[in-house]
Amino acid sequence: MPDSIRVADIAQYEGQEVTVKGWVYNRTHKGKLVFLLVRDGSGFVQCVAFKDDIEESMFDQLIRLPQESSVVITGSVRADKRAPGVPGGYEIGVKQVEILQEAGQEYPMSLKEHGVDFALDNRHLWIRMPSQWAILRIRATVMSAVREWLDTNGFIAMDTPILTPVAAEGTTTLFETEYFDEGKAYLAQTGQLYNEANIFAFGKVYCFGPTFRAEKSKTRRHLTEFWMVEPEIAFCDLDQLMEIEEQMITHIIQRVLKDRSAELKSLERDTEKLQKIKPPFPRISYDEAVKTLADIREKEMDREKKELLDFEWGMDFGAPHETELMAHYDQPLFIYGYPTEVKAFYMEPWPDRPEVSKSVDLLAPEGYGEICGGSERISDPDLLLKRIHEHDLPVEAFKWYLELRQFGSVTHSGFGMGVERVVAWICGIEHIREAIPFPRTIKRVYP
RNA sequence: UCCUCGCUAGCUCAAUUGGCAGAGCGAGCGGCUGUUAACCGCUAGGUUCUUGGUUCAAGUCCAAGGCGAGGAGCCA
Repeated sequence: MPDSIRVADIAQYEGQEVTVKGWVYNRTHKGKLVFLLVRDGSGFVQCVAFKDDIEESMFDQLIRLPQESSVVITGSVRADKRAPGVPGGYEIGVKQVEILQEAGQEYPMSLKEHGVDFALDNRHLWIRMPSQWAILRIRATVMSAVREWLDTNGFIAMDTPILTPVAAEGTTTLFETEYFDEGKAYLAQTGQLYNEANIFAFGKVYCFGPTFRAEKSKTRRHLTEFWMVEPEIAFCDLDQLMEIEEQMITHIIQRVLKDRSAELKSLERDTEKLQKIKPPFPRISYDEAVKTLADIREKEMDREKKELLDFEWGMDFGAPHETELMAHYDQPLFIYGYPTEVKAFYMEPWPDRPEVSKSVDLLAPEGYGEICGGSERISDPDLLLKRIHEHDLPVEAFKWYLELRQFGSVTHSGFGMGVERVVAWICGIEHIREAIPFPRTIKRVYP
């Protein structure tokens, strides 16, 4: 028997005496009884102390014990439908409390609502709150599910460098740093090019780590530092890529539903919408999406909204377009075959339609937008060189990348999935800054 | 870079046409045997983001600046 139990496992200990080590999340007292809501990292449990059951001096201490004090509580577990908490439904009848530290009285994160700025300034404390705790536990499960699915489906984890000499898509949106006598280095915005080298050694690979974008994007869907998993597969075309994406996403959803139902419930997430997610996901071409948008726009009576939906073939979709398109789907939606011009230089052109690329975005339902972006890569060395010239990229820096196409070039594809966007969708939260422990945005590098 | 909005007690917010600076939570004290962000009573708590201007009078109107949020563009 361990010296203490985890709150998450409390149901196993009904009727037994247990010890819990944790922190006082909330305290309320009612004359001769006091309720302590205690969190231990694995969950939240209500502890009830009656004045007659414990020493009087201890009871007097408990009724004024500040929020966040660290405690070791011993008592007996009983089922009680009234007991709040995560998972909830059980409480501890307190027999003994050891106060490790009485917290200071100036704890800033009171239980009432807080503004965005204040909450973010106190992110180091905010993560203790049930909502943030639940989101970040789900994030951990999402990341675990990603690795689990890839590892059991023949993918090899192959880490790509974070310090890189050149950008895959130009250097304007990269964080720059001095690199000894070698000139500038940049924080990676993707591991894709290195992944492409890796597939010729390992077949199916993925990298999974932080990526950095110095874009001045100030929206609820953007961070300057975010986590991305990027699978890359040899002998794989665009159709096969979409199958991989939908299988992986479905596995993630299933894992979270199975292992984090208490957290989803505490976030009041409508899990029925998640339970519905099943492959195959609907697939439409960019051309079809443009046509659908035109129809929607035609029927729209509101002039302002109509203007917002203005669109011509060749443009990339904005947020209003994505929202309108997704209004008709309760599954994630693949949109494939974007115009070559709006996409990156390395994408394979559509056979007999060079103005279209073999690219695909995956849009999440409920307005969460693009969660995956991928494509079939150019396998012809001459075409790739031509594209590098057209995009004014430094050929010398891409020498090794071009060589990949000279020694056993094959059809290959890959995609990137933004972890925080997926977590935000699964949790049903407004902003992706809550989907990472310490968010980095254009206006914030503290704490 | 552009557009829109905001800044008042530790926190979340109110303050009518320009006319005495307010509430809830949090903190302190007291009460209560089933609370769920408990409740009830009392107490303390203010450079209204900054600077300048208009006015008998500015939280409120004007100008400049600062900080933040949402969105556009760009993207996962």
